Amino acid sequence: MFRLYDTATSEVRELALRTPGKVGIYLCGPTVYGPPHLGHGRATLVYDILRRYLEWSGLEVRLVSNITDIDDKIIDRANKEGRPWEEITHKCEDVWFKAMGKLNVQRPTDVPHATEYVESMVNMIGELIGRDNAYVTEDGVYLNVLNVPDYGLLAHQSLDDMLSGGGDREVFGAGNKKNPADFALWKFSKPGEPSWPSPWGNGRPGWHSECVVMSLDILGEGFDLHCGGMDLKFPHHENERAQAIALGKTFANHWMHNGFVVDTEGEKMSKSLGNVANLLDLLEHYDPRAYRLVLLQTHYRGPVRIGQDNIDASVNALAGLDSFAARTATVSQGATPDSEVIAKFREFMDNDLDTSSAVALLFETVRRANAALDANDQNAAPLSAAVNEICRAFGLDLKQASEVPSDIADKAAALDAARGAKDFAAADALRAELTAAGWIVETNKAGTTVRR
RNA sequence: GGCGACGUGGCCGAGUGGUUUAGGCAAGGGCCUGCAAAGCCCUCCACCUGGGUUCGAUUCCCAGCGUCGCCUCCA
Repeated sequence: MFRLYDTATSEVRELALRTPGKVGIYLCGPTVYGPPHLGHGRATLVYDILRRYLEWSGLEVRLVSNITDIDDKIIDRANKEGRPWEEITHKCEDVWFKAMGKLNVQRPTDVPHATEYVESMVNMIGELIGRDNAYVTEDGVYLNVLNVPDYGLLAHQSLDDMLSGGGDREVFGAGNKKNPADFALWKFSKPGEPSWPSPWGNGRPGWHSECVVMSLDILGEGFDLHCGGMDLKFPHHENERAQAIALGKTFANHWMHNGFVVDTEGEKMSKSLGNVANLLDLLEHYDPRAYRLVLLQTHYRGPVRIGQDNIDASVNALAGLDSFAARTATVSQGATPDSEVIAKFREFMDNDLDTSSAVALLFETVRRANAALDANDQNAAPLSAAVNEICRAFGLDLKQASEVPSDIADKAAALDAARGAKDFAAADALRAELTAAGWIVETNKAGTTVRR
């Protein structure tokens, strides 16, 4: 039974499925106006790990993750750079999926774009007005939050408490709203801005409207799980839910939120602050698997600092895993994974995605398999098969034995020959040559193997 | 001001009311090796402070200190 922390109820509880064997997940995707940062990387990795695990468990996963291609920030950038906004969104989306590919994040099953759903949003807003839960003002259409009885469910705060604090920020359209907490469903456009027709005037949808419409359209009412970063909890997710409730519909059954990537001072890294660390830089300079491994070693709800030190530590740990994979490639082939290990793995993962314990189990199993291999013990096969199985569920691709060009293979053979003839000077020279050419040289009783 | 999270060994980072332990990285010693590498074994280093509950607390409760997040831009 898969149990997961639910932000709405503040407890770890079973992820109840609307349809047995199938999971419908909605993940708030990126606003495409700039390069992805480390936080985006974390969110997508966390949910990729979730998705892969659920699929590994035998569930059919439908993961919907949108692209927000209508937004003030996109318009601002287009104006500033004198470019068509579509050019920016297309370019950014392309960069996004390339980066996700490098991270080995599987493409969501559905990738709806806000621009494809404007008409549906207009229809929904019309319905909200018809139900008297939304109203038109000089600058747009707003949802009347007071009509949503349990508003604040995700924020875990009453409307009064929410409004009492914060304070010093500018509230969009404050002057026109019935209640300061009301939020924009539709914003009338200024000349030159992208706009779509609506019965109330040309304009564009508010950010919170696209996700309700797309999630309900694709996944339907009462879908299983809604995910996103901690910062989306309020107002974004709260407001998505508010619209669904105001429509008289049931929304997500379970809410999952991941923690932030923080800087050395423990402060959140994001676009809002100036301290963005670019995901593309990380991907360029390090093995992308290292980021996944760092995240696997921490709990998804806690903060994580991404620095040279822990990325390096993971790079080194991966070297050990790759070495193991190369060593056991033939041993594990066709073997049934050790059932005890797999059962434990499942137990950890089912407990609110306790990946750090699962990773500890992975390394322990690697050690046991290596020891078994050294001792010529038959357990080596099922243990190494279990390691492969866990890595597969994690989306952690280990480097299998690499293709070795014939001249390199010849040198490795010559190295063994030299060792056999006790010509150690020649052997050392050959090893130095191979190492200089970027090969990892490993010699044991069976002989010398090389890999990259 | 409201709501919430966190404070663990050289670093990263789990977890637990009590005999022996997460795990990774780093460091030291050993086995293996012609020497290495890889691997294996061993060692080192710990739970913010002050109270309380308890036979016993790093773990539960209270207070304090510190750090961080959200309170309508944000993964």
